[in-house]
Amino acid sequence: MSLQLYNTLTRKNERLETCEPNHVRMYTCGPTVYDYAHIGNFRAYMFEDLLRRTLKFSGYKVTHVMNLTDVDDKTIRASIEKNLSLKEYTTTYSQAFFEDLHILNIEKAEFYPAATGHIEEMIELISRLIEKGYAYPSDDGSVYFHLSTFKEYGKLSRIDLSGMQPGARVAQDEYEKQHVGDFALWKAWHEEDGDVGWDSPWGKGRPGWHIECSAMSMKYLGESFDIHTGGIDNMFPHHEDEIAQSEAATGKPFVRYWMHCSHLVVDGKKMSKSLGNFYTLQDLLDRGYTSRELRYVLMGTHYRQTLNFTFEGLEAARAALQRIDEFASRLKDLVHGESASSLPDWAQHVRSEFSLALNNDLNISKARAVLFDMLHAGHKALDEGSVHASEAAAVLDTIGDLDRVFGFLEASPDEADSDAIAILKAREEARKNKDWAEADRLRDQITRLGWTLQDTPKGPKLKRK
RNA sequence: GGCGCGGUAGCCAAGUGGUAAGGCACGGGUCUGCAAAACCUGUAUUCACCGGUUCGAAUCCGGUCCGCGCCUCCA
Repeated sequence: MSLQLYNTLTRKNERLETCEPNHVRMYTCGPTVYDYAHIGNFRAYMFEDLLRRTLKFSGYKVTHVMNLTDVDDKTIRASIEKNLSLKEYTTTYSQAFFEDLHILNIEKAEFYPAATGHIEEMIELISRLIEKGYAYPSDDGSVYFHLSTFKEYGKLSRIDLSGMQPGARVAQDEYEKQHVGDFALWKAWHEEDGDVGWDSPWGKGRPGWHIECSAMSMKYLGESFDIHTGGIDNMFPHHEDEIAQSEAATGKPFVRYWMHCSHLVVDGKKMSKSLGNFYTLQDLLDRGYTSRELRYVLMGTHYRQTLNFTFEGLEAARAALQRIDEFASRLKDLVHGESASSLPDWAQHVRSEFSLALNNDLNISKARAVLFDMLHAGHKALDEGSVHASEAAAVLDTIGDLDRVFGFLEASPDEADSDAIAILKAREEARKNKDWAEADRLRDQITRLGWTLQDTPKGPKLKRK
């Protein structure tokens, strides 16, 4: 079965058919680098990682572009407050962003264009829109997109424009546009912008938000490409505006498949600083959780389903991952350098079932169930002693295969702990003498050092708690 | 008000017409010096509620209640 993805544009699952055979070109709305990213942001980036990895797993070549918005109201305001140049200010957060992606084992995109590096392309695109009559400059030197000229506006979000009334927010708009729905392509320089501004045919100013995605996606992916993703909140107006600008300028369909992921909530509520349920990756690391555990949690729910983040869920992730590690560790103990042969019966269909689950609009829950079913059958076979070394090697290969998509199966090796090992030796001595009280006392000590001790037929084993 | 999503065991979560996956937690058992891990086993006669269609519905239709998101720059 081929890969089926839910397309927001049609509100249906559709079979993926790329512009170029076996090559997916995709664009993802990235962060505005004005602050550290929070786990809600990472939910979206994790979804995109899942998509990217699934595409590659299915054999596609992927060209993936994620933009960095490094100029907007927030970055300008904050940089001025901190007395830093815009560049200095945003660099801190873009670097932090990349570090977080790395820590979360999110694969790198092929391109990370920054808005400030593509002002020329945006000006060029805006000029094209003005020439074609889709945009107009206002008296103050801003440029707006003329909404009423783009008849298909609203086709993505299915919004009814007639219901859009000039409300309080619109009235506060400081810019001069002809119609309330018109959106800014170029914003004229204002005093609050400090030294941030670029020369343009319409005077000094800066690009609007939407235009950067159109300009940069076209530069790296062409005027029509396959997949565009983002958080569901970006659907309107951002993606709607992108479609309008791009299709008006080129006269071609912009994107084939639009994919949107739902939000993450914490304990059932929208994450907000005032509720005290706002977390960055670092916050969780500081509390002793691992990025791997967070990755597991963020991949716990279908991407179009609201994800309820809880610390209980993080604990459950830890336990589940331990079970996975236990299995891999048992297999590794068996292999002894033996090379992989055919898979045992119980692992025979894992890969195809896994693939089938993913093909159904990235059904990660089902994919995980496939993994755990294998774990269960495999543990049982290991208990019975019916697994050969070469089979164990083959199963490990399969796990490695699945991990190309999951990205959380591989455990970081437990580093040797000389204190724990010393106590372990003493305990073995006590056990030999059947001094159980002493042995138990020493085991408690090891436990306090953060290790779990398992006595196996082949001797004691230490595992990180 | 408009548009959209959802309500499945203590928690998380698949299943969208054929008789309730999976994970965590919990109870009993096997193994063990005791544990741990693993295995076996038990936990939803039922899928928010009320009607309807159907041989058959968690799944389709209508209604009700509840939760959430978006509605001009928040992933």
